[in-house]
Amino acid sequence: MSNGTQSIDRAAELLSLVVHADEPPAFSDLVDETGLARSTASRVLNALERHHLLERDNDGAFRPGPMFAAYAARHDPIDAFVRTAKPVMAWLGERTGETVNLAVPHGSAVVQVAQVDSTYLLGAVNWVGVDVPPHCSALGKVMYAHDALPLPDDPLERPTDRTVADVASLKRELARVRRLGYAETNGELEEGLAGVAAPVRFRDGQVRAALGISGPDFRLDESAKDLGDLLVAESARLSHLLGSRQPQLSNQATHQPGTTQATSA
Amino acid sequence: MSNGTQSIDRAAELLSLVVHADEPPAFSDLVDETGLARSTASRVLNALERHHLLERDNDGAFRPGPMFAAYAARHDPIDAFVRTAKPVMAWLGERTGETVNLAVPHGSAVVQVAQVDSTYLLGAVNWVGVDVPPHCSALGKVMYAHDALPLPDDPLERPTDRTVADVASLKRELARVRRLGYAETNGELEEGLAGVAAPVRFRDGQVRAALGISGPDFRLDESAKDLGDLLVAESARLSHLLGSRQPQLSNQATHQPGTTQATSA
DNA sequence: AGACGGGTTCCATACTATGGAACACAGGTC
DNA sequence: GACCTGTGTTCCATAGTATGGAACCCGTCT
Repeated sequence: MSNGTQSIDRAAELLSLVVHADEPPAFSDLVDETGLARSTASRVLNALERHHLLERDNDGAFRPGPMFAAYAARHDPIDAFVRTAKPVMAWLGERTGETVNLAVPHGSAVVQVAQVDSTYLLGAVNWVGVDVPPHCSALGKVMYAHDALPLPDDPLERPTDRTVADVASLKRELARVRRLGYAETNGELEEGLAGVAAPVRFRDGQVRAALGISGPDFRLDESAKDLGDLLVAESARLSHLLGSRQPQLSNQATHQPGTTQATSA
Repeated sequence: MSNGTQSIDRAAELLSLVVHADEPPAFSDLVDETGLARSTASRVLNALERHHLLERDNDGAFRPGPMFAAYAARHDPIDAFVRTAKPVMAWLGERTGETVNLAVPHGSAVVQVAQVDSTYLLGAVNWVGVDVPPHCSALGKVMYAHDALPLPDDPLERPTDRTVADVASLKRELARVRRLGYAETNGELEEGLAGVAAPVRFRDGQVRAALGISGPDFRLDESAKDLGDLLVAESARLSHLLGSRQPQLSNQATHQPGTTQATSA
């Protein structure tokens, strides 16, 4: 697989461990996890520190270095978020065949920031950038339910006659969303269009995004519960990738390998 | 200096070139800049790609990989910004001996996000988090002057009798700020307190932060022009670190080495 | 003092990275 | 079509670099 790059492989493995760690790992942690000789680890880590790829905090633990900060400072955080979310979305797309959406709150609106298209011919079209009333979309309901978006005022827009009619009813539904862990819409934005969405938590534990799928109600309805649970699990996984310590949902039956970009082979 | 880490040094040099580049460099660019053998560069770059430290875009050019995105997605962008700015601020602190401030706009207010303390006993105290009226501070004036902050309405707060009295006068001063490149305050916030500040541009070219120094007027007044020019130069350097392409101010007489964390030794 | 954990430095050795050359591939040019 | 030229990857014998065991250093606990 790799040829003539042993030392770089080792260095990259160490880097990866540090970058993806929840707590800055100590020298010994890294030695244990990699199985490297202490001398080798020391040499490599010092080289990485010399090159600003790592730095040691006051306790001597290793943290990502100035080079990562420099990257973060000159790149759009939304872009980084999307790139982190893409593998999860891609897998959801493969698994369900439906359109997958990722959205963040912006002011009092919801904006789609990424999408993976349906593999069906009949599927939700590309929504990125399109403005929809949050109370008509599963993504928006998730945001409302977790205080990622301020609740709207009462004359609610009603694009269809299934749209939730007033803030009082909306609040009742939001309670259900919190209880189930996911939100649904069914023909509330457009005749025949259904959606399911779950919250994404950032490092601080706050819900700052929602991950959802959408498609025709006849396909989504029958498996709404399964899709909801699937989304909850995958959102939790994404949250974890973003550093949230929310208890990772336990064991998902079919958990795919190779999607998390962690400790390399 | 380095022992037994030749290949890691080379890998890190390549990484650094890619991360700090303005445009994603092509394979040949990297070969030329590093002077490595093409075979070696190829091997190393492929290893870095395999480990998600780099990725190749559609043109085959190299960009920072998912590992950088993962870091950026799980860290506060402000924090990354501050960490990038710290070396510049530290040098300004050493050079001038005065308190150095870094601020960003937040709503219609200015918040200090980092500070390096004066080496004098009499100096500005720590302002991080403290709210001051923008029109009384050099940092705020810089923001107003470059549309980083919406102009205030007319009954302006007047903490001292030297405070600029109304929006009309403020506008006149802002024109001067744009012309000079830096802003000053002199006893406008507090008797005897003076400050100088210059704009920091982000990758998109917008002013989104200000870098300033503050201290007693008797020390700052006499060298205001020099300090202003110094700040303009250093702010430009910081802007450049953040990826702004604004023409870097040409040759600053005493330019220190070792502060930019670029292409390692 | 003595023992221990955590980390760095040393050094002979073995194995890994190296780079020149050959190769592969994609455009250009005639 | 034949022939370059530019880009990048693969091969392989060799040199030289990374390796890891052991010695060492240092702070802390007993």
